[in-house]
Amino acid sequence: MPKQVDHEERRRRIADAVCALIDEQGLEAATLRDVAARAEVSMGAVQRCFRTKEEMLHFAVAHIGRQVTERARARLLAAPAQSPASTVGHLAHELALLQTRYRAQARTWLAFLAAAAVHPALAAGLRTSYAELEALLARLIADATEQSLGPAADHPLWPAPERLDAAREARTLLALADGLTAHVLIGHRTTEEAEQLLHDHLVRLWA
Amino acid sequence: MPKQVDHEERRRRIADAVCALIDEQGLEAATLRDVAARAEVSMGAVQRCFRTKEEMLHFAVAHIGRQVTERARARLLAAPAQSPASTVGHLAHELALLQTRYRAQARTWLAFLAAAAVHPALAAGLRTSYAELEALLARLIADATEQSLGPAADHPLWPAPERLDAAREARTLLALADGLTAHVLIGHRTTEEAEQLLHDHLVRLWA
DNA sequence: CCGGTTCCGATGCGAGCGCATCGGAAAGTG
DNA sequence: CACTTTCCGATGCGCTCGCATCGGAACCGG
Repeated sequence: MPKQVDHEERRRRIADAVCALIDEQGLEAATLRDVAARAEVSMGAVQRCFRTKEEMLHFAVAHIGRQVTERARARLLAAPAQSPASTVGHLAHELALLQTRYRAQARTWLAFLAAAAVHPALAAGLRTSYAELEALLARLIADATEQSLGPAADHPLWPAPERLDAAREARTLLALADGLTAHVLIGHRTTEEAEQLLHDHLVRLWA
Repeated sequence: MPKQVDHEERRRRIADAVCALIDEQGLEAATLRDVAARAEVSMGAVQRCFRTKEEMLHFAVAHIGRQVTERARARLLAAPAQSPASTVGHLAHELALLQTRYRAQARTWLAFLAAAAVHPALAAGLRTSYAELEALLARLIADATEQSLGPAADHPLWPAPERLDAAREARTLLALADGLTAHVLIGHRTTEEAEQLLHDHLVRLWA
């Protein structure tokens, strides 16, 4: 068995280069040559890792999706002490990729989002991430309402306290976060405004 | 003065071709050659109408922006009889570009949105449209709350009925609509789900 | 030490891109 | 009708793209 540079490691390295280029100059800037240069590997190496450019982009989508979902999961496990409600808040803020240090991810994500509207193969990768994030949010919201309302207690005087539909709220929250992110990226909102709007939405949610 | 084919007319024709191509195959498919073919003009004509490709795209952004905002304004003027609240609902639905016949506009819009995150010149055009739509929505929401709560009546028993911040709600609604549209386009939501979520959001807004 | 296999980086190729250029058609003027 | 001016469509150019190819380096068993 001949020498073997860890292929998976290299793939991730290339995917990072793809994302960096997309962040800086858009999707069409992610050419094989520039990606190879950015990843500091030869162009042939890129071609060996991925049979075609489309396959490379497909992997990059999954790659950035993993980064986001894993960060979300980590955030969840790291803060079990907080109230579920505030955890939802923090998570939503993180999903919205509003913080400056996630600006690059946000731009990349948006680029893939637009591309996915035309190339179904990319859409599949994005949907996977969205489904996972949504499930995470829904579970968290369900926990939060459970806790704030008490477990399945039918109050006699206030019989139908409009128990939240967790799935519905998770979907709405996710869409709102995406929309706000996009508006921030094109400069139609400041980060602060977006954060405020997201916060207000959550406040009303718990009310 | 020699012959003169209406330039403005031609520009709009070309912009339509640009949008059609973007809808079908994405932004990078809008090459000068293909645009010219689709618009059924010569390539030279395109170059004379727009000095550079970037200028063409810039015009196309403004073009589609005008289409959306004008449709919104028309919707407003055509239905002054309805309650402002339901007008907001209809308008939001239309802004979300959820209906099948606006799918093409939605895809084009999303493509420009992603491009604008990288090319500031395009972002300016989008921001103009967003600002207008947002103002429209805000005014409408203000009217609706005015009507439902009565004009500036401070009720003695229910002193602070949480009068809506129209600007805030307009911003949230716009972002939500955009996010939902994107999710529908990549197949993460069905049109029906998105409509339902939008509807639910509005219901809670008026409550 | 060596032949064979496996992997690698560089180069070549055809296609398509945006843009510049050019010859000729159309319209106005004496 | 001849000349000038204005506009138009077609072609050419330089470049970059994704992908295929190839000679050589690295590593193995014997």
